Amino acid sequence: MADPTPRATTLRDVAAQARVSLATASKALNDRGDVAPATRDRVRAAADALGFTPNHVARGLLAGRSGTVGLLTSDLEGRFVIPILMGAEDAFGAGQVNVFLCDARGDAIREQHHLQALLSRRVDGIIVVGRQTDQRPSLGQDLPVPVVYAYAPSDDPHDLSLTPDNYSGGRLAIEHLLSIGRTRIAHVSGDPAYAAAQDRLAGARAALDHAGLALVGDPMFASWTEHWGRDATRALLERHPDIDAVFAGSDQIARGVLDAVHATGRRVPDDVAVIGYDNWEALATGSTPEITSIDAGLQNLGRQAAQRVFDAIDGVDTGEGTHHLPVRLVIRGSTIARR
Amino acid sequence: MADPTPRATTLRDVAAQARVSLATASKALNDRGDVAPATRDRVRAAADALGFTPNHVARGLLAGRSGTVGLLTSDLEGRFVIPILMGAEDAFGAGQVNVFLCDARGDAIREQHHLQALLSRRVDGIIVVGRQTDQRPSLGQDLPVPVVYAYAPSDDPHDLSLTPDNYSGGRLAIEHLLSIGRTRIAHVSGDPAYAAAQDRLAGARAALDHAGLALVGDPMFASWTEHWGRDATRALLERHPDIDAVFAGSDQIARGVLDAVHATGRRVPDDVAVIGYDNWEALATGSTPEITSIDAGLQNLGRQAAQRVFDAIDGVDTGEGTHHLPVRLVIRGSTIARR
DNA sequence: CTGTTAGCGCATTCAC
DNA sequence: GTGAATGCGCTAACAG
Repeated sequence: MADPTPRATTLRDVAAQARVSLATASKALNDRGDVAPATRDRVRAAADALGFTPNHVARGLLAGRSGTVGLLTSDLEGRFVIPILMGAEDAFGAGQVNVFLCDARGDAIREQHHLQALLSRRVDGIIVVGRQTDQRPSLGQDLPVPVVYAYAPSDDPHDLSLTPDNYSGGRLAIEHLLSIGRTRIAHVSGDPAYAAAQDRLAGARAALDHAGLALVGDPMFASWTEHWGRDATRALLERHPDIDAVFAGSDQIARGVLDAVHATGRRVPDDVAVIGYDNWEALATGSTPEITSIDAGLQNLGRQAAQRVFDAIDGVDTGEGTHHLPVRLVIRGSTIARR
Repeated sequence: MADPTPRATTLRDVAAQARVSLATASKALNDRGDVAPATRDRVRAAADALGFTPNHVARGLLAGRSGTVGLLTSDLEGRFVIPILMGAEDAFGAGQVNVFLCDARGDAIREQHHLQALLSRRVDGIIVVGRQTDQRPSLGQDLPVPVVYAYAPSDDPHDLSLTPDNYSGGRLAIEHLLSIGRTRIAHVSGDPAYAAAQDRLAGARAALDHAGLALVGDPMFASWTEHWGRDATRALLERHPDIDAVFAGSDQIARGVLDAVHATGRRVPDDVAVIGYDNWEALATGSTPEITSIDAGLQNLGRQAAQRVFDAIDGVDTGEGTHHLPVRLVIRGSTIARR
């Protein structure tokens, strides 16, 4: 363990060592104003010798900007939050900005507490990352810093929200199945209370409609688990043995679907094509065949959110309302056989 | 989007509104010194009315402590980092501390860059979270703040490192298999270059030794994937059809093992028991049967790391060297059949 | 070119 | 009890 508190060297120390004034030292180190090359070098040398690290906090106090951003999430565990967080960290990390991470554990009280903490730290902006694509309560309009909502949109249309386009995702999935000649398509999804489940279904139906088709049987809803995928598919194949494709509401469900289809002796994708959702690599690429899926582009979503916060901080009008970001089809062996 | 920069209200505003001096306002709000109850209430009221949020930054500048901690990770994507991060955030979040999250993306340059940023933000301490349990380069001894290494231990024995006890994990896994009467046990693991793979194997061998047994065949190493688990197990069952248990180096591998075992018509756990590692819920509880696994207690590890940083900040001697934290067996259907 | 002065927002002496 | 003064570390005006 390092020796505690050797007391960090300050600009004053550097100035003294270089035998110049505080101001000159400051200018020399920041290339501000005109400083004689000789003295500039002397100051630099002194700073190096003393291992000087400028105090960003003091600088922020003066500038009125902390150069920090708060990331307020409700569910770190959730695997949707992480890519978004990465994208944001990525966009910020490139510059002079650092990220405060706060996990409210889905608790409103805790969230309010963290919000206060972030404000007292004088963050320049806040990104709120939800765990579902359902609407979440707004933090309010009277905050002293710009706020962007990612994944879970705010319920206040005056806020700026970025969320993946689940409707298009559903459409894309079906269009892909149609494009490989499938027409008897069933849908097994997760918890029907999720906006994600409903939006994807709506997109799917629109695509089928457009082709003059309809889902085989009713869409099956329960939970976002492999077990449900298996159970649902077993029942499905009994009632509708003639289906030639299943659109699964998540990759976990798709894994279950795959299992159940295989268990009946059918082949994937030859007899039944399967498409999942989320493009969760560990799951989608672990099965045989690997699972075609819809990627919500979460890392990009995080980057975009960060960019919007940047812009807002710089006074750029970033608009309002909920923006639906594009999703992407990732084709694997469960819909198109590989050599 | 909120109105930009209404300029946060300061203590001066509150003091003016309450018609007292700055000093009195400060005391009133912090219960410091003797303030007349009447004026105290007046100040409080003014603060409320103006929506005053004390500037934690300015306070930190004065106190010489920022009340922040840096979390330096090399791989946010990795699922081992997240629980640790949660544990740390948990331990810190309870108090007055906020966490700066930095992801170096496994790049040393980037890491150095982030380290400088954290120091310039005057964090009170740093937790370094690695992505593997292999040793990683030390940040050095001459840092002005305490550093604790989590998951990946530092290569400098003078640093304090917290890492899961993989050796005990391997032992635990085998002891469990022995306890359910298995004696012909094989081992399928991941990349042999990982310390985790070697440590778990060593623990497993120790337990077998102690029982006067040995692994069936050579341990099989390649990658931490389902595909490898399947391929390895197929080969394994051909060469050693009499095995009654497989210790898989990860839950992903265990999933593959399960598949391959089932494919030969054997039943799990009746014919072959399977135990995984990591207790990755999504994977371990998605299969049939669900997978018994070793949980590394990462969230606890994160909490401990945070606690150590706390202690070190408070001047408590937190010791040095690498500490191996206990792991836990989580029993599921792949080793003991459920009704 | 360099140094002096004045704060950023706050908590802490110390007089009154 | 209260308030004026001092300073945390730094930068932005100025004056020299």
